[in-house]
Amino acid sequence: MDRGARTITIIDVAAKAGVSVPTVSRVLTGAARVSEKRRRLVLDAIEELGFRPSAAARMLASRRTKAIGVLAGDTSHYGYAETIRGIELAARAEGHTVSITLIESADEDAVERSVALTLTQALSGVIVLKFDPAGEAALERLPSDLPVVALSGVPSPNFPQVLMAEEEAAAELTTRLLELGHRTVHHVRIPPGNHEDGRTTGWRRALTDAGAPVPAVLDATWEPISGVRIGRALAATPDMTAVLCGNDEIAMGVMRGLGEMGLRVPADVSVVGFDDHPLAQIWMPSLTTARQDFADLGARGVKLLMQAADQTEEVGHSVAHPTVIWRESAAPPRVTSEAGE
Amino acid sequence: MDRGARTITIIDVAAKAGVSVPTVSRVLTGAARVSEKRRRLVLDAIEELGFRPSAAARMLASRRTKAIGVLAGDTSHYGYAETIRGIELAARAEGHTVSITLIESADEDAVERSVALTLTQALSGVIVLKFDPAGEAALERLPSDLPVVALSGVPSPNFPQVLMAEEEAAAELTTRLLELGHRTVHHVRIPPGNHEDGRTTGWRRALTDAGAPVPAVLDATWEPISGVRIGRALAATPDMTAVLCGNDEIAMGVMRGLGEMGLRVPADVSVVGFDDHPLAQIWMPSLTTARQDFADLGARGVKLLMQAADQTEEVGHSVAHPTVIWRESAAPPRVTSEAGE
DNA sequence: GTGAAAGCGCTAACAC
DNA sequence: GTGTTAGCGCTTTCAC
Repeated sequence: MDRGARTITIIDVAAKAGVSVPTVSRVLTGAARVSEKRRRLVLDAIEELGFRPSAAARMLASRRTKAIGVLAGDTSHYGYAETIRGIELAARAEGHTVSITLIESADEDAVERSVALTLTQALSGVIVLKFDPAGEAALERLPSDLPVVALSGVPSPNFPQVLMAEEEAAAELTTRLLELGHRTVHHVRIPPGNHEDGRTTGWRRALTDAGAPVPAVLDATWEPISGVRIGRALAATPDMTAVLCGNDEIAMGVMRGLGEMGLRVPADVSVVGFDDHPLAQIWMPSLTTARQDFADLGARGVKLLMQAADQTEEVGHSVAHPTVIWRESAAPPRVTSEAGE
Repeated sequence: MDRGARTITIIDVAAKAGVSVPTVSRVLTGAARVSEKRRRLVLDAIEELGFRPSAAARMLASRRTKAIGVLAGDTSHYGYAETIRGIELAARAEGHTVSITLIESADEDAVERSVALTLTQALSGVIVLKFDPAGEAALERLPSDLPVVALSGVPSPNFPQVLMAEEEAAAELTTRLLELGHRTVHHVRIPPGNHEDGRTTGWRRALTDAGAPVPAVLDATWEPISGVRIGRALAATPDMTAVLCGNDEIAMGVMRGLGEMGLRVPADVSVVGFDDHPLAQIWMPSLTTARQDFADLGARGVKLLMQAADQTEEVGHSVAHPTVIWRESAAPPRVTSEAGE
């Protein structure tokens, strides 16, 4: 791109300003005081020359980096995108840039390729969105000499992490549904990783604690359309009056599936989701859900990463708590069941 | 982070493999052939030492970079996130990393800060999501010696760009609504930039061409909730039977607003959106819209940027065409209007 | 093919 | 405060 037009370097600036190279460096970094007179001279020279310091040279000489990497199994769906936004916001506030690598699947090759690409960069650390199997796999392949933080709904013993307390929120949602008079609550699960997700665990625990029957878990994909199929199937299930879905998008799919079979929400069936997707309150009926502050999650991740990168000390964990939001999609069952207290 | 534990360099690898430093470099870059024997030696040494070459040193010495920057006024909403995903996918296929900077507003300071941060990095080029005023402002602040590509619905004369042909799609949507028998079509617009967006232009043109009255444009924000308010207001508008919304999320908001006032879609009012949001086909009723392939948009942007960075030649433009998808939310008006042809 | 020598554009000691 | 001297860890000539 600069055929002929040689790049402007710090040497050119020093020459133009009539000072030494380190002096220019000093006004650039602010590492040492420079007399106001020379400072102006340097600034003017930079301005006139349109000089931009070489990031590569700065990193090499200073051995410091201001970039954080993000590894994620998805970047476009709501929770992921919003988490990444939170990371970017917090990182930028610290003067760090954010470099994103998508992991296309949990397949060994795919994970390896994405991790390898991430590692080609000069990074001060990496945040892994451990929301899915791809993220889990990536976390294990990262070298141990690099600061790493995991963002996850499931504990990761070996890494600093921000834990999303999904289990308790799922339990709360389930319990309140039971208290409303539902005999049990069905669960449509998002794709699981190596461990059962907190949403499923919390749901099962709440059911068991209440002595309610535990229906078989139904598996959705990340695509809302998978919820539609499941909703249609659920409509044919006897005694089905309440459904807890792994996320709001699946819940919307399930509602559509139920609707296609002539069932109404919440009159015939209560449906609750998870995350508080921006469209959850717009949906008709508006969706009862457990709000997750993904942007905050990302910001916490950055904070943890900065700690991990700065100090030699052990880095703490951080826990984010979802908030249950009650909306139109959940109500008492229409027909009072014979099993009262 | 390496207190005491000195970083492993190419010198260590060369020593361990019993070859010279340039030879290690050659197997790293593949720039020149190395005998199979030494090649193995080097690879083994790299493996055993866990050596990762310094990105900073490589960039500095080679004067080449494999990173592209993305500047966007939003990163979390569907069209943006999906475009960024497309950029990442295409960039990764070329061995490039992707660094994202959010521009929080079109405010001069905010734009300046984001652009400046982007420019601190060693980038081979920048892709600007020129979907909004923030993106437009950023585009103008980028230095001219850096390869830049704009992704936009409005032509940017001075930059290589991928143009989204929104105008024709909006016109098609509007025309088909008129053909269905609607007397006119109302328009709820997404936040405009310096120029009128193609969606609004296409809508107006179609109306004018058909001799239909042109109602006042209604302004939404990017938040779907703003559509709800507008939907409620529209419900009180006489003779209102069709609405074209600037995007699907606004359309969903408008549908909710109409619904709250007792109007049904499409029986009382037809509502169409733009983009084909993943939930558009799940919504009840499913949403008629103009599908935009944002991932492809991002991929095209990368392709253009590679051209701009590689060659001294003039870089071509690229045009992406939305596809109209007819779904349940649009239908003929219930009451045949008195004004026929 | 392979090694020696010379930088890439900065920052970090170190004197003054 | 400011300049001088050394690198940072690689890639790139250039000989051989």
